[in-house]
Amino acid sequence: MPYAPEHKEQTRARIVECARRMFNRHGFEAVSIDQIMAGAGLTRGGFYHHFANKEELYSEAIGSYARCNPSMDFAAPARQIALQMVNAYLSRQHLDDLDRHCPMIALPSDVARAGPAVRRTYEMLLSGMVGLFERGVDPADGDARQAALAIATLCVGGMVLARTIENDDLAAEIREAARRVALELTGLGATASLSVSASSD
Amino acid sequence: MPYAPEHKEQTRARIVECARRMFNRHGFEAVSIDQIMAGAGLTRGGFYHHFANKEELYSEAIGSYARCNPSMDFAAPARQIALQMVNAYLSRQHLDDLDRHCPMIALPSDVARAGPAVRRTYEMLLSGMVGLFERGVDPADGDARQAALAIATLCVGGMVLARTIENDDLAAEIREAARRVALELTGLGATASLSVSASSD
DNA sequence: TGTACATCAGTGAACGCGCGTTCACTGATGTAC
DNA sequence: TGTACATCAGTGAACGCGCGTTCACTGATGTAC
Repeated sequence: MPYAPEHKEQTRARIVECARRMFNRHGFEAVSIDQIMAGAGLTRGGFYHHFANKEELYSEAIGSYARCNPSMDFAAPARQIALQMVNAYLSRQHLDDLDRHCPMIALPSDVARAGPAVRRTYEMLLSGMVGLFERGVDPADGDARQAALAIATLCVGGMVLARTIENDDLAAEIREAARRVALELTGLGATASLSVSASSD
Repeated sequence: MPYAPEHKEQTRARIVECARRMFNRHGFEAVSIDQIMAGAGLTRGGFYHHFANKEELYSEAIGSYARCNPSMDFAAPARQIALQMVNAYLSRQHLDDLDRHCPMIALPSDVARAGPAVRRTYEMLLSGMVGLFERGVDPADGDARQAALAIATLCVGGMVLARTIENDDLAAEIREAARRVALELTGLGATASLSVSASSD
C-alpha cells in the first residue's frame, strides 16, 4: 500500500479546485486538461487516474462550488438571508471576482451544450437558490414560489448580462435595476437595505 | 466582369443566414467553417473570399438577427408593443424555435469570451431591447429606465435559464414567473393580457 | 452573331496546430519479513 | 532496525483527429472585338 490513503484524494481535490477556477474564467472548451493539470502542479498523463474524461471533471467543478462556498450553502437557515443574498449576488465584487463567482453566471451556454450529468449539476445549483429564496421571502401577493423564481432569474440573468457586455456603465445599471426589483419582490422591508448596499456598490 | 454584381452578395447573405442558425443552435466553437459552408451549398475554400475570419462571420450573424426579425426592429413605434414583446419573448414557441430565437439567449458565454466586435454587436441588441421597453412602458413608480432594464433582464435571463436546465417543468415555471413579474413592471394593465397569453403557453 | 479573353467566385488538397486520450514506464511510498 | 518488494500515483512521448487557414487551380461568366 504505497502512499497514504488520503494522498490521491487530496490531489484530486486540488485538480477539481484548479479546474473550477479556470472553467469559471474561460469556459469549458477554452481550458485544456494540460493547463488544469499544470495548474495543479501535475502533468497531463495522470488525469485519467482521477477522472473518466474532461466532462466528468467539469461536472465536479460546478458541483464543488456549492460545497465550498458558504453563501451558497442552501441547507442553512434561510429566513432573512434572502436580502443579503440578493445584494451580494448582484454586487460589483461578485462580478469582478473571476475566481470565485457563481458558476451559473459563467457557463450557461457551455452547460446547455453539455451532457446530462453537467446539466443536472447546474439544475441542482439553481433549484437550491430558488429554494433558499422561496423559504426566505415574504412577498406582497403571497406567491412565494413565483417571487423566488423571478428573484433568481434577476440575479443570474442580471449577472450574465453584466458580464457579457463591454459597457461598464450599462452593466452597473443592469445590476442595480435587477437588485432593486429583486429586493422589492422579497417583500422584506427592502427600502431599509436599499441605501446601505447601494453605497457599497 | 464575370458574374452579376449581386451574385457574390447573395452568396454572402446565404452564408450569414446559415451561420446564424447554426451558431444559435450549437454556439461558436461547436460549429466549423466546413459545416457552415456545406450548409450554404459551398466548400470550405471560398470562405475567405467573403470574411476575414470566423469571428467576423460570428459578429455578422448576431447582427443579422436584428435586421431580419421584425419583432426585433427596435426603431419601430414602441408604445404598447412592450406587452406583446414580453409575452412573445418568454413563450414556449420562442424557447423551442432553435433556428430563429434571439441570439442573446444562445450565446452569452461565447460572447463574453469573444472579441470587441462581437461584444459590441451583442450590446447593440441588448440596448435596443432596453430602449424599446423604456419607451413602451408606464411603471407605477415612474422609473421607466429601471423597469426597462429589469424587464430585459427577466426576458433574457429567464430564457437563458430555461434553455440551460433539463427539467421542463422547472423551465416552464421560470418562464411563467419571469413573464408575470415583467408584465407587472410594465404598468400597462398587465392583468388583462395575463390570462390571454398564459393560455397560449 | 460568334469567338477569344480576362475576371474572380468557388474548389479541394494541404498546412500547422492544439486538443483529448492512451499507454508503457518510473520511482516514491508503506508494508512484510 | 534494515532490506526487498509490491503497489500505483504520476510521467511524458505518442496517437489520431478536427479545426482554422492558405493557396495554386479551375471553370462559369459577362465583355470586347
